[in-house]
Amino acid sequence: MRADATDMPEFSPRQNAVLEQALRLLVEGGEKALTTSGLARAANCSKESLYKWFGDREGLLAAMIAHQASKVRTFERSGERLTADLLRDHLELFARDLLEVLAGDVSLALNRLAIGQATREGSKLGKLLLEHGRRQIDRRAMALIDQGKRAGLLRFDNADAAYHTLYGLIVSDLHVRMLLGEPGLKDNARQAERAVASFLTLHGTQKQSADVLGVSAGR
Amino acid sequence: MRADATDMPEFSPRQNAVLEQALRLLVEGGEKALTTSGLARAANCSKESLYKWFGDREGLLAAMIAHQASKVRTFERSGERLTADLLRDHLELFARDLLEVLAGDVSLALNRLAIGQATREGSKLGKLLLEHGRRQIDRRAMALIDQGKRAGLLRFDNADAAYHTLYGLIVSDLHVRMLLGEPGLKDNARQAERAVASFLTLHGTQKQSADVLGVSAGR
DNA sequence: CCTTTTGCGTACCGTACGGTACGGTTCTGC
DNA sequence: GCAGAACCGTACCGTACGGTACGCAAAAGG
Repeated sequence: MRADATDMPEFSPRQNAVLEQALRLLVEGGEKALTTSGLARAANCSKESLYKWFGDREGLLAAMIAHQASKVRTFERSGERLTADLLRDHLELFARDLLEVLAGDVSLALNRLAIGQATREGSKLGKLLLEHGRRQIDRRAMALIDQGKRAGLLRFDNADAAYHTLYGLIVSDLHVRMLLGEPGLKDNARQAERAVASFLTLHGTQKQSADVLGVSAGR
Repeated sequence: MRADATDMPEFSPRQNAVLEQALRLLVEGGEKALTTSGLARAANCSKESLYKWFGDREGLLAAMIAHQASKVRTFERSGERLTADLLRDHLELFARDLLEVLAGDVSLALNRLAIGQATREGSKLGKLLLEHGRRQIDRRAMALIDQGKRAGLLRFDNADAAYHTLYGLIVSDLHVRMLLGEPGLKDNARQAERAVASFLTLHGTQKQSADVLGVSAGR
């Protein structure tokens, strides 16, 4: 879904280039590397222009989040008749995409930035990040499991709870670990398989083979 | 397990009081509120003493993590014969404790601090936080599910994978959301129940009633 | 062709930080 | 009771940040 040009200001190509440099600096050196002087130098623009375009530093950070979110568009692939195998495939694709997004350099850097700013009373940046970065992926997953339920392939009372279960099975504590600087998984696909298998065991309507779950061998 | 006095320096009462003030400042105002001058003022000590005791700012942060970890000791309650109900109770208690710890002000503030410092190449603080803060709780859970397996109440091939499943079911994306400034759960106990019920459905050897899972109603 | 706007580069300002130095005071060991 | 260490309060230093001001080049527009 394309953002409405009215409520969500898009930026000029020049400004987008500057925001791209800002993201690069942030990814490479963390928050302390993202200074107005440094950005002006890296992007070949003046500090005055930065303040004219983005207001202040927080405005710049918000613009960076909006810019990054505008790049990650998720396609709504709906309509086709769901089978059990198809549902599993789509769930695994979602899981792999989710893991890949969360492990991305820019995603990690922006999350670190927003978390570093946050306090007990909440954070403007945190809200922005959750809304812009998460809504897309949440919608995709919710649409998928809702479709699965309508097709009689999934059963649950609360779609939100079911989605959170799926999310937890996929991500576990991996996101926080990566935010803290640990390396990601060696094999996202395997983790995706295991998570979806578990999810289908919990909320699927058909018997699961469970061989990927590692519980069939008995020992 | 008490830390060995040789490799892990404990601090004097005076230093612990200073570290306590440092944690208070960090919790109340985030990283930017934790300045050497501010801490010296709040703790009625001199900046010179701070540098003498902790070396530099990073040393202070590390000391804060060690200090906080030394307060959260988990008791190893082992030995008793496990039944299915007892296992479920212990798992739910673990889940509630985990949620409570993660939602704690000090835990959130320290995680925000370490994450804010982290870069792509990793973070000294992040490593410290994972080792000190996580090892305790990990050991407790691993011991518990291992005991459950030996008692024939749980089945899994990989204890680590099973634990990560349990962790994901309990926490989902709640930790990151709280780190970003969102409020916690209204009812940790209910979440703990649901997570443990799911976990037992996946890895338990007995049929689960599943009424708390919200999948029995059929609709 | 001339004017107006836009934006670059640089210099500048106030502030606040991490870290150090020093004089005076309290605590400690003998 | 006294010498020495530990420590407090404060002043100080260099630096680097966010944000502003200005001079000048280049593009836009009529």
